[in-house]
Amino acid sequence: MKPTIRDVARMANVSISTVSRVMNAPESVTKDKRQRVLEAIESLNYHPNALARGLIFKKSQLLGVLIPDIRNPYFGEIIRGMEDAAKQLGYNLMIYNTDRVPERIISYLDTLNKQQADGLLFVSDYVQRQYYETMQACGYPVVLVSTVSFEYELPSVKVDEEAAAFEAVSYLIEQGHQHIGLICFTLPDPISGQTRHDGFVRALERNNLHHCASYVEFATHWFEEAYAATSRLFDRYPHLTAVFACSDEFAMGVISCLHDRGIRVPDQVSVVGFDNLRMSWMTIPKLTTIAQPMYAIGWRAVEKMHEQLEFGEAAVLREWLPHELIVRESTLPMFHRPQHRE
Amino acid sequence: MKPTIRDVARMANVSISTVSRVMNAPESVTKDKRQRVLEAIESLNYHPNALARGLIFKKSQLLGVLIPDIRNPYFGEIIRGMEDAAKQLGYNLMIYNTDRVPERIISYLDTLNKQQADGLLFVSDYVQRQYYETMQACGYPVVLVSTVSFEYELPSVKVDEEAAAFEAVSYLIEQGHQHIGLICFTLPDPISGQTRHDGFVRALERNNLHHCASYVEFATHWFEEAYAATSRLFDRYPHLTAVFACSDEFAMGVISCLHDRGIRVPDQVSVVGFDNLRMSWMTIPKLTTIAQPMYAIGWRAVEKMHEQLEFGEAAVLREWLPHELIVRESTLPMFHRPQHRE
DNA sequence: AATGACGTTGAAAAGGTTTTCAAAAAAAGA
DNA sequence: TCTTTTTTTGAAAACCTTTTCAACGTCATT
Repeated sequence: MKPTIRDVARMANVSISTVSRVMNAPESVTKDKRQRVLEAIESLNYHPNALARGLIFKKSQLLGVLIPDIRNPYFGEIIRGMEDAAKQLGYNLMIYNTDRVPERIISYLDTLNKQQADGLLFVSDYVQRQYYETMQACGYPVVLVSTVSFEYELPSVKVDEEAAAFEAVSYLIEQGHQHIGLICFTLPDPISGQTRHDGFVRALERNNLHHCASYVEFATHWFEEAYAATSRLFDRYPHLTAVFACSDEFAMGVISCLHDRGIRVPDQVSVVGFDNLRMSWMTIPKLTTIAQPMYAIGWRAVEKMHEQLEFGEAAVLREWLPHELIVRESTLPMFHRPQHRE
Repeated sequence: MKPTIRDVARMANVSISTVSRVMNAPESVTKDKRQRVLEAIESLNYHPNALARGLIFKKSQLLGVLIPDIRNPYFGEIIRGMEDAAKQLGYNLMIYNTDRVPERIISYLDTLNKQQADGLLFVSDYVQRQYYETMQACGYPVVLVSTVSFEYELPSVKVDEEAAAFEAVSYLIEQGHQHIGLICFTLPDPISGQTRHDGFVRALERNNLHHCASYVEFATHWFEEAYAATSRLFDRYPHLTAVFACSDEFAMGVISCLHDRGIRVPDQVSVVGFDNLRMSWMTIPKLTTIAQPMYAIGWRAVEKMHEQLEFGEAAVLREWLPHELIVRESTLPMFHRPQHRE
């Protein structure tokens, strides 16, 4: 049976109030008693019951994290940033996988409510009306992570994906590519699908490459789908010399498909990814990609939650963290490509 | 302000006991009252406070997970299995990254105690004396995940790594390889380092290939280290025709290093990995590897925890889940290798 | 009509902590 | 030495549930 504050009090021969004070306001207790209490705590290996404290303070120090799927390394990086910040600020992270399934999400939203979570970190999913209403009803503060809402006033931390996509495609164009394809998240996804598509189109238009606008195929999240999408893309447009893939996993799907078709990357086709997963520099060739500061996104999200919890609201509502184009081996300028090499 | 059971009672015009009964033993309440209570619950969006319930039942429904680093996709898979099982059994997972640093581990062990976690899932690290003692002192049940202890009687779920390594190396030998190297976790790691090394050596001895026993280099966890280790290995033994890498990440380091040295995989050197991460079939070439059932390991671990919580102890103490050799493209039989191809 | 059995209900205690308030002890002042 | 002020202390209430126990009302049996 776990020792309680009563056990400590009895052993130190003081009241429980005194024990509580020793832990929360040590100066208000005389030295000798404090000493006795400390010894008792030590020898009983006493730890105050967080449930009981939570009941009083109406704070559980628990933060709920709703994430599509922890198996995606992208989320692993974010979670790590969150957890390090959480440790520092005294929170604990409860992780839930949603697969972006509405029923799961609603169910977890209620779970958090029951568990008295102090706040919700909602990662990488579009905030539907129903979600928002449930969040409101539950009353805990929310931080949107790697997603954003313009319908609702929810604090968020993410990268400007439109700009990032624009930069990636612009880079390809600068390198002399005139026939650029896109392997895109499906457009119903307004956060990562639509925005990256927008950036792609804007870069095209800025450079009078309107003809590329139809060089697009869609996939949802997975390598296999990107592989299949690439297959469709090159069936239709075999003359493409570059592909912008909306994630590093997509990029690997692209490269894998191209490899199977006997097309060399980057000699014949350049590929740019998105995310800069650890894995992106383990591949052959190493991926040129848009780096997102995943760790920092997670860290900032927890800080932002802390701001809300401490001051009632976040200092900045929608926060944009910088991205960065990282050039590695999967891209080549048109004018440097080996000619007719077989 | 969150509604409490009192608010519900007031609205339904009954006592709080009745409300409680409606939730925990509905049949014991007359239909009309039950109806009124249910309506009140609904309209207030009332959820019972888990902190208060936890205080009474001495159960928080919280499980602590101590994991080296969630960024490692291997752990992502395990966590997902855990979380799905947790959802089904009514638990919530609190995740903590240890980096295998003793101070962090001890600190988290105490945190769990404070948070009243119902149990600890200790993932993939050696159980040191000090850890065990702290666990005992805290008094929560423990399940070892992808690790095991022979000093202490702690339930565990994992794969037989010695046998798995034996199988991987035996396969290489069957394929006609006579000069096989090993990129191994450092030996101070008794769980994944020593055992896989043992399996390697046993396969060698069984086949009279003792001369290979010195074809070993060590690395700790990361791609870069595996890359460097491979470099050292081939500096010393350029005649190797196969390498067994102790993880898929290692295997990618091996392949990357070999690639940079102009050595083709699998044409000139075969490589076998370990784990079967999702990533292992996204690479070029796709990895031949020992598959661990990560998802199942996580799932079983939570079930095992549940057994302990419900029945006082786990049905089976040390549980071994099956591994499987998956042959893909990174290995080739000696007699099929393209000769003198340049 | 009276008794007993049973089902339904509410008051109160318990769970482990913090905090308010009043009492006791110590220190300061006269 | 006796008051007054200040510091230190403990009892009790509060946080939100569940559960025991006793009381009440209903119904059936005699």
